[in-house]
Amino acid sequence: MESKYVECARVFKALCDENRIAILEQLKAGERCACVLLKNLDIGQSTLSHHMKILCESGMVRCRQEGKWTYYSLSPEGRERAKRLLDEFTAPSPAAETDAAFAAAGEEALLCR
Amino acid sequence: MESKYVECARVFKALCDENRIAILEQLKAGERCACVLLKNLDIGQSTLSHHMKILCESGMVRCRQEGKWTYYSLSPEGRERAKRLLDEFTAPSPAAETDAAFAAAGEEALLCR
DNA sequence: GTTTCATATCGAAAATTGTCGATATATGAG
DNA sequence: CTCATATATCGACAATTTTCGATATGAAAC
Repeated sequence: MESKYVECARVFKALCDENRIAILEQLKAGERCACVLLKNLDIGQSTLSHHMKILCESGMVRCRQEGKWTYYSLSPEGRERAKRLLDEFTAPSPAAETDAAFAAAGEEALLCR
Repeated sequence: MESKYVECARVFKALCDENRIAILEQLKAGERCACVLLKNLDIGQSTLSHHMKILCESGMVRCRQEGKWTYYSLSPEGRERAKRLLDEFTAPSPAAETDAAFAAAGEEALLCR
């Protein structure tokens, strides 16, 4: 099984390039075809194609063929999954010690942990 | 002003390396010092230091000096900010056309947009 | 003081990612 | 069929990121 770290990294990698963020922002307004996305970006056509592949493989974007056009749109499921992953890896676990708990622990708090 | 894309990219870049995700996962259980984090990872000390710098500069992790140790912990504010950014760039805008709206639009839906 | 330990910083090498131009594929128009 | 258009793929190169080992810093122990 593929590591869950790899899966998580793939999702967030999709969100960590400035051009891809600009693409997502365009898609917020609704479905767009590649040629329209391209007009609003300062990159070549093959580069856009590369970014769209990454966005789709991460699950953040869906694509749909129609004749010679490819239409892209935000994936609500992908967005929910990204949120879940964000929680999964950054929400303190219920059992996590609080600062207060450590303060109360006295010397214990000085141990390297 | 720094581009909002740059800021957004910096936050998600923090989350797109497998070692950094493993570090965040350790921090879920509570504050940890670098030497403890290091024991559970398969990387060198200087590499860990590099990753911690990225995590801190992204705002996802806080650090605190105590004698010769550095303690790291998850930043609740950083987590909230990441969630907000995720929403900001992936939540469909209220005005976004729905699939249904397009279907109703008939031929209009065939235009390249 | 010197030594030891924890961490940060530096510089270089390795790995990954982003970019481009050229070309391939596939659809529709004429 | 031929041509034009939209997009994908390929190979090369550039830029960025990850990694390491060596060294620097700084705090506590001796």
